[in-house]
Amino acid sequence: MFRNENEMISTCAGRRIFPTLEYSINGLDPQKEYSMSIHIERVDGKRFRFGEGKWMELDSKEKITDPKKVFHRDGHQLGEKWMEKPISFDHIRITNRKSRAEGKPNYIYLIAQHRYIPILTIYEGDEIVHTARLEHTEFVPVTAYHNDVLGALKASNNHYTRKDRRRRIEQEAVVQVKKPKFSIESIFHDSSFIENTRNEVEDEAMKSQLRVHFNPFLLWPQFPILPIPLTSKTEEAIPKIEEKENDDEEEIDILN
DNA sequence: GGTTGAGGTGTGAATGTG
DNA sequence: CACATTCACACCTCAACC
Repeated sequence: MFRNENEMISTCAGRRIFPTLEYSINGLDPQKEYSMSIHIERVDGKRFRFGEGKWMELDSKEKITDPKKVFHRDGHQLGEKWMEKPISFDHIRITNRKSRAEGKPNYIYLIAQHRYIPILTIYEGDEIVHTARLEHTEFVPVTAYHNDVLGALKASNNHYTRKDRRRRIEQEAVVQVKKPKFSIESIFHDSSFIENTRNEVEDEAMKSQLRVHFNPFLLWPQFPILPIPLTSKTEEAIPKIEEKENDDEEEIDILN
C-alpha cells in the first residue's frame, strides 16, 4: 500500500510548515460569509522509527487526542473574498513541546515520529459546509530529516536556506544521479504520478461544485520514495526507483 | 542604493533515551 | 549502541529606514 513519507521538521520553539498549506477555493456563495480552519489529525495509532535506512512501523503508546483547530487570520469573510486569492495558512507553527502550544492559537503540538494529516474545514457561520482531507498532505513530524533527498528538495525551494548550500545540493544531485530524469525535481515531480493523482487533490466530494485545490502541489513531496541519501548510497538506491516506476501495481495503489 | 534588524532555515555536534 | 532531540550557529530574504 502506498503511504506518504513526507517529513516535517518540528522543534520545541515551533516551526512553520513548509511548503505552506495553501488552498484555492471555488464554488462558494460570493455573498455569504465563511470562515476557514485547519487542524492536523493523527492518522493512526502507529509510531515510526527510522532504522537501517527505512521507516519501521511500531505501535504507539501515545493516546490520540482531539486536534487543535487553527482559524485563518481573516476570520469571517464573504465568499467572494475567499475565492479572490489563494488562502494561505503560513502562520501555523508546529511544536513538539505541549506547553509551547498552550495559549497560542497558531501553535499546534504534534508528537514526533507519528503520522498526521492537515484538514481544511470551511464554515458558513458556525455550520461546517465542507472538510477537505487530502491524503496527499500526510506527513511525519521529525526533529531532523531522515531522508536526504527530502531535505534537499525543501532546501532548494526554501529561500531561507543558504544559497551556497542550495547550489551544492543541486550539483551533487546532477553528479550522482546517472539519468537526468532523476534530478531532484523529477524525483518529486514525476509527471505521470501528478497526472494520476491530480483528481484527488482537486477535491471532488462536493457535488455542489465547491472545489478545493491544494496549491503547493508541486512542492509537496509525494512519491513512493525510500530514503535516498545523496551521498554514498544514492547510486544503490536508484534502481529501486526505476523498478517502482514500471510497476503497474504501484500505480494502482497510488490511485487508491 | 546601502544598512540594519527581524524572522526564517538546515547543519552538525553534543546530549538524551530506550 | 543506534536513533532521537536539543541547541548554537551561519546565512538567507525582506521590509523598514536613512
